[in-house]
Amino acid sequence: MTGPILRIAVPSPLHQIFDYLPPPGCDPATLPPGVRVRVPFGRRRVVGFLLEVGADTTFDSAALRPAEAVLDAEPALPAEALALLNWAQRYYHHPPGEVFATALPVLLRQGEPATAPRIPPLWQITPTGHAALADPAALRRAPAQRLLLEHLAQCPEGVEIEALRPVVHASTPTLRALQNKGWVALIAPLLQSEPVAAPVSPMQRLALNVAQTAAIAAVAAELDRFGVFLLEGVTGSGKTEVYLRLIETVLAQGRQALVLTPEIGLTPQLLARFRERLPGPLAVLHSGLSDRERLNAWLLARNGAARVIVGTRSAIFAPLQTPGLLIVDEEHDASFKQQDGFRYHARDLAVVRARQLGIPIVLGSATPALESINNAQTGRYRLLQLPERVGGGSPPLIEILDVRRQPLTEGLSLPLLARMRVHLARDEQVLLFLNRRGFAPVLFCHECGWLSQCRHCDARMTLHLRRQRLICHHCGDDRAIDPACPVCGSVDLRPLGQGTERLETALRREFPTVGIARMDRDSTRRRGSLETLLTEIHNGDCRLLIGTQMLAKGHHFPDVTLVGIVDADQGLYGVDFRSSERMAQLILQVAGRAGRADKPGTVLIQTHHPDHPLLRTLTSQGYPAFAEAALAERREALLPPFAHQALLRAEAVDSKRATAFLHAARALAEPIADGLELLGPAPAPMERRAGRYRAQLLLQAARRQDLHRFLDRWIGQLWAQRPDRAVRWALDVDPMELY
DNA sequence: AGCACGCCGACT
DNA sequence: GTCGGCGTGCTC
Repeated sequence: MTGPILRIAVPSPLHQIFDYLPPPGCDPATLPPGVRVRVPFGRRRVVGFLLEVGADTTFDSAALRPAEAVLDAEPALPAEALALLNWAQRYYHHPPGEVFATALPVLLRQGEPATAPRIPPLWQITPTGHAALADPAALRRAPAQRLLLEHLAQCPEGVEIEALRPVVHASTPTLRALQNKGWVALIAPLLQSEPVAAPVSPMQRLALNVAQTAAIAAVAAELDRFGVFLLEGVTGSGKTEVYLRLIETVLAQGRQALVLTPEIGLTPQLLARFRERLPGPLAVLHSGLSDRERLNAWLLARNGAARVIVGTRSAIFAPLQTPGLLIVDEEHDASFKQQDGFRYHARDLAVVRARQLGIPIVLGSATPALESINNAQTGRYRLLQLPERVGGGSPPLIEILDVRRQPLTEGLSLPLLARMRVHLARDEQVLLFLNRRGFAPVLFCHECGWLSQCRHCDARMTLHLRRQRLICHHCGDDRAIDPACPVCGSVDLRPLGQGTERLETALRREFPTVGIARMDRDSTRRRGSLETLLTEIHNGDCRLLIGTQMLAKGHHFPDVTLVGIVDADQGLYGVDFRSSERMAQLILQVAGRAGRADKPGTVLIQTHHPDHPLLRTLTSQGYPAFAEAALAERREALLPPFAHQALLRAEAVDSKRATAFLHAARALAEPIADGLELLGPAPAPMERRAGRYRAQLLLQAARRQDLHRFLDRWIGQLWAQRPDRAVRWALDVDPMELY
């Protein structure tokens, strides 16, 4: 028996889609793919996603159940976004139900109707407000109100409240006060479905240098076809201005632009700049939103009210009405790769989406991923370079500090301390980078050698002195600091190694009169504390900055003239073949925080491996030379991007069961693994984590096509084998971390 | 993943 | 006697 059959992606971890009969009284011919459908699933009712209406089923047709209701009149996702998801599902071999669920905001996943989004109203200065501004006596005792009113006077079109927050800290009560005087008023926003010109005064648009002009021209000449542009520009070379000009061009055509940024890159400063320069509501998608806010921003993107969409990783799936341009800022950033569940890479998917749409995509970075550099060299990407810093200024000078056999005070060598004193004495700022939070990475017993081992992981618990806890950074387990050694009872327990907290304590002793700011996940946990810290840094209250990679991204500190990389060694010989690439990118990113035109910066790198060839190349010849050398090593070793990888990970409480699963998977693979290399099963670099044993099987192929042809067959077979339920397994295509 | 069924241990 | 432990099976 045949008839119209609905193929539904049901939210479940199953590697299959499910067939349903159309709901009673529904004409399936009118059903477009992409509508949400409520269906019975086992004993539950769930919200599924219609992928297609088929003519028949391979399932027992008598057992088919009818869907209950269709939840959307129009597809929840446009055809173009559906095409991307279909591609991503096949490429990453992830269960379809989960793939399609991740593309929808939580509220839509729960079956909520997709109503028209609320467009944020605009605040505008009134004629009486203008009059008040002309009177110097008015608002003399209310500087915040005056500031706000002056700002609004510059924006005749009106301003969203979100855009006023950076102007005046407590903008809501200030606006309220001005509104009560009748000097400002709320207006309904115009719906901008027509092409829009940027309402900016020429003053706000920075003058372009030759390289910026050329980069903009190159992309603008190809707005109607697919092309990948790798925009390589050192920090301060004006990448953001290039983005803004290109976005303006696209908006003038009545099209939308989607901008992806790393998690930490999505700062209030960046958003303020976008709001100031670009017309209409901005749709912002990041993890800090409530479900309701996220849905609203998503719907603004879908119906086209928002012309510009800025978001982190998952925004790559945002629905667009008239897409014209994709931008991925800091394209090398690891946060674009999802590290659990559906392990997609947003930058790679952005390239696919641009290709499907036939529009250009700009990948921007000061330190592009080796993959991207290789793509530029082979001609798949077009390289656009911004070699100069805007407003001149020389790049920071990078020096290697050999700390072998040197006395170290709390991890700092004497030459570094001496240089810090020089810069601090000149009233300049100094930044110390240490990618390890907490006081010390381990507590140990001087008597018997006991280490603060985590009960659930193959890792040591980090000492957090301020919070008086031992915390495992891998599973989050947390316990009181042992007063004495649990093995021998000695009270001579000592912290071993350096963390940012310890560095801060030591520096307060060393520089008692200097204000010190520490920026890491611990010191910025409280809402608003990051802003407070940034203010203290920018107004000069704090001149010594300590931080983890959080400090390397998004913020610029123009008065910093000295940067110290406290410990470069962890990155040089890391377990992962990508660790030197990441270290180089991090060093340059931190270096980029320092200096400006009139005050060039210096970067000092402390290391026990001053002759490390890649480190030498990086410091003496810069990133492009480093990348060249690193790529040569990769080519030699047949590692990505000269090979393509997939990693099958398995974990179980019982290590034997995880390994047994991988052995079975390997046995299945061997007869069909043409053109592939199988490595493993091997224990994960950190074998035990959160109480579970982890092992992995690495698959590698010289040709991507061979890998994917294999995966298509293998994952199906693996799934059909009904593997041990005690084993949690997942495939990671193009893994970024081999553990 | 949920959710139910099912078969064995310590409690109102 | 039953409440509930988690093994196993199923979801169109």
